[in-house]
Amino acid sequence: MPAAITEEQHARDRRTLLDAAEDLFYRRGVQAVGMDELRAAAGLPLKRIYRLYPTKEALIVAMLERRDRRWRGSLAAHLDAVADPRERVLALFDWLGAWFAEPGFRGCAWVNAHGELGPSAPAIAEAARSHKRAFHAQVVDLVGAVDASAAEAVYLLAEGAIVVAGVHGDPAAAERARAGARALLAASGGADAPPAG
Amino acid sequence: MPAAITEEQHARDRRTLLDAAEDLFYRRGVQAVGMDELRAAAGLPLKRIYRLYPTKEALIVAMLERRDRRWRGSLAAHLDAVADPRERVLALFDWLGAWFAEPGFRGCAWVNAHGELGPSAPAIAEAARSHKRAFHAQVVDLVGAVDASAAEAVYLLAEGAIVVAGVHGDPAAAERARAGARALLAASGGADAPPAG
DNA sequence: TCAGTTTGAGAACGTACGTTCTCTATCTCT
DNA sequence: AGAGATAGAGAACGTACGTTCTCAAACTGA
Repeated sequence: MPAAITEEQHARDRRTLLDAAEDLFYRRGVQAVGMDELRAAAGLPLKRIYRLYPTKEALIVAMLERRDRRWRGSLAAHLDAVADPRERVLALFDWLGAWFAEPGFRGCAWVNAHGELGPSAPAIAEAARSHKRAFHAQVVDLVGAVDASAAEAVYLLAEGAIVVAGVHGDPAAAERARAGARALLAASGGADAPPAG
Repeated sequence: MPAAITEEQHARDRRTLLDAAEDLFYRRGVQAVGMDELRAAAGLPLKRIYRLYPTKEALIVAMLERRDRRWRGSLAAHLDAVADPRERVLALFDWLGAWFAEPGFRGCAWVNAHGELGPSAPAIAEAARSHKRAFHAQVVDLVGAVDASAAEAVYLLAEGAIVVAGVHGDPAAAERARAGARALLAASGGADAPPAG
């Protein structure tokens, strides 16, 4: 067996490849980036890429799934650091604001991919739904500790902020959503916070 | 001058073409539909299409602009029919719910196009921003008659509902957003409505 | 050292894109 | 009726796509 590719090499390649894929596909859209450009960016032979993922679509799904784990993990870590339940809900929007302010932020990768390909790429559409389900559950859990009746609205505020920030490149959408969430929690929850501002 | 194409013919062609473009591009995405498929769907010679719009991108922009006029006009008409300001705000979400329930609903056409093409199609990105600005102004105006401080949150609820309904194909997102808006208005406005439900 | 295997680089394949061009047929005006 | 211009249909053009294939080079085990 010559030049056998080790398991660690595979893992390293996957990382390199998904890093390049995430950057390129998020920045320019999925169909606008060809496999050859991806190969050049990843510095990997096309053959290895196709051994790791049999099709471009499979690669995109893997990229979205890894991004989902990272994205929600980062959010969870941020929220876990906040003790007070009400503050923890508001911290969601601080985290979103920091995301929006990242250079190259261009909205929700899953919404973008879903909107671009739609029903003609069912696996990608399912990855988008799965991500949204998981994020929804995260928010419901988060808000449930304060006022379960506000959970759906807070979730929709977060989704709305992501779209608006994405289209306008305006990180301040997070603050507006945060103010909305604050008002919602003040409305039906215990009133230990001012009603607005 | 033989077979001269009249101005009315031009207008008719534009309508036919943009109808086909709106259907195909919204359903399958912008890059997934070729000019030849569009030609076949519109039943127009390619030459005429390129006389009406010099490039595919210009055609897409024209399609988005016409859709924007129609979309916001329809919303305005629906809202104008509601006398009570508070009910008028809630009527926004009824209108959204009806839109979500339309067969083939697949989210916001502008967000989809923006997410697909991004900064590599500046004219389309600008059409998306322009639509969002106009919709935002419409909502601010609408909510301002009841409680201006709730306007931004109501707007974000609407945007959130559109995304969620688009990804999950779930028209009920409109009702959840409506409940959120109701709570927001009850919170800071005059309290002539129950606080939730 | 020598089979034998697998690698990497990129050519090749078949298809499809957006746009332009060709060419014939049709129409208008005199 | 005849001249002239323009229309329509679709072939042509250059490019780029996702995926597969070729083939010389490099490595392994004996």
